[in-house]
Amino acid sequence: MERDRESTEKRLIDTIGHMIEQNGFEKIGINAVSAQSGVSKILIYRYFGSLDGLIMAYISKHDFWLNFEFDIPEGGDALPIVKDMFRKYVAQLRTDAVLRRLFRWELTCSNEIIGQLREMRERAGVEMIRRVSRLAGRAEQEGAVVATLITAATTYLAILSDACGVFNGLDLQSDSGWDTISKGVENLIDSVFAK
Amino acid sequence: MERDRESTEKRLIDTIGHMIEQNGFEKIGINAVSAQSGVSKILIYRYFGSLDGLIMAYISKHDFWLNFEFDIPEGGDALPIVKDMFRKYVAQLRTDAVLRRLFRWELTCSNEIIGQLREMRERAGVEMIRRVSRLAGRAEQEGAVVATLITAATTYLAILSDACGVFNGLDLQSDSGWDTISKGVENLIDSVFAK
DNA sequence: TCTTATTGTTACTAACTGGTAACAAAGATA
DNA sequence: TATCTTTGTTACCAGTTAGTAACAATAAGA
Repeated sequence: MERDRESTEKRLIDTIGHMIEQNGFEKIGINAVSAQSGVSKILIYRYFGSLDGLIMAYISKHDFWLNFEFDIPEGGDALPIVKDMFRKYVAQLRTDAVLRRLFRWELTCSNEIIGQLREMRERAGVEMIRRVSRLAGRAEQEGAVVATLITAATTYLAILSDACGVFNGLDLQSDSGWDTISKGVENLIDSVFAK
Repeated sequence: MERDRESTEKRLIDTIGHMIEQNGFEKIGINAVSAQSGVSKILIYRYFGSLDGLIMAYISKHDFWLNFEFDIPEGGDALPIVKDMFRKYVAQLRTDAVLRRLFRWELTCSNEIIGQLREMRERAGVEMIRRVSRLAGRAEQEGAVVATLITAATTYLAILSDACGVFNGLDLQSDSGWDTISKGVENLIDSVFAK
């Protein structure tokens, strides 16, 4: 008995972070969190209201969307900026296992937490597409479709990489495989811009 | 008591089909299947060995991969063939809820069933890429990357459409939204082929 | 010092999980 | 008729789930 609420809360948040990283959000139970952290589960209810509250607290600390707030310049060449954006997106996906778990969770479940995150991401995404499309001198919808296809493809492959090593002969778990994918994305962007 | 094994098995397979269509593979329990079908759960063990056996039996009857066995001609214009392929793929994804559930399941779970299906799909995918790349006179790896990106993107968006209505401003639940996506895919193919 | 709020432990509930044993009813075979 | 196999029902098991009640220990404030 330490009688230190702050460190107890931290212990819970750290524990659920590890659990999410390893097995994802889908199968987390409050008993398992309690057992693994060594904290009585009733304290989860007291301090966070519910398991969802604890998850929300963890997500709030683990800020996923900072890297998305690019500062798109008003003028200049759009091509390298767009390429750079997706290269960074892929890097973040490959690095951050929790981000992959979060996108996976979004596919199988609907709740308060996911709804909020979706709203944030949607706003940021639409705004970014608006700016980049203007910079590139293209119609907004054209930009939206291309951005959506590339984002969806890389997100899917990143999620899949945790469960499956190879897809259409591409190695999803090696740097060289992802290099091939990233170069494919850049070629795609080149082709679209050249048109 | 009907004493008719065949119809009992059919009832179980039908029931699990409905359950998969509605809620996916992830949360199916043998008790729920038993209750919803009105068949004692012990009969599931007797007739199918396990819940996985029942799922496998259902999947075997619901043949997903027939449409994938395109007969790619040896000569001719590759462009309309490729476009047609992806248009059909999108149509199947949008039509078949169980197929979407299956792809979703593949992202969150690894087991015998998924392993087998993956192997089949991988073989078919690589073979198709080989043929189409030859037809188009392109390097196999270039074709593999483009095909992978388009397949991954459309699959992801189709899965997402069951949980989320809008993505980057695109309506994932309406025909017009998917028309936009499909036309984006065709533009992408045009751009790549034009290069 | 007495009271009160906070932090934490233990033990419990009711509902549900996958899995099985024991039994009954029907049909086939000898 | 007597026996054996198949089909099906009922009731149970041990383990796990989310959630709570009751209580102990510590600290802060009056």
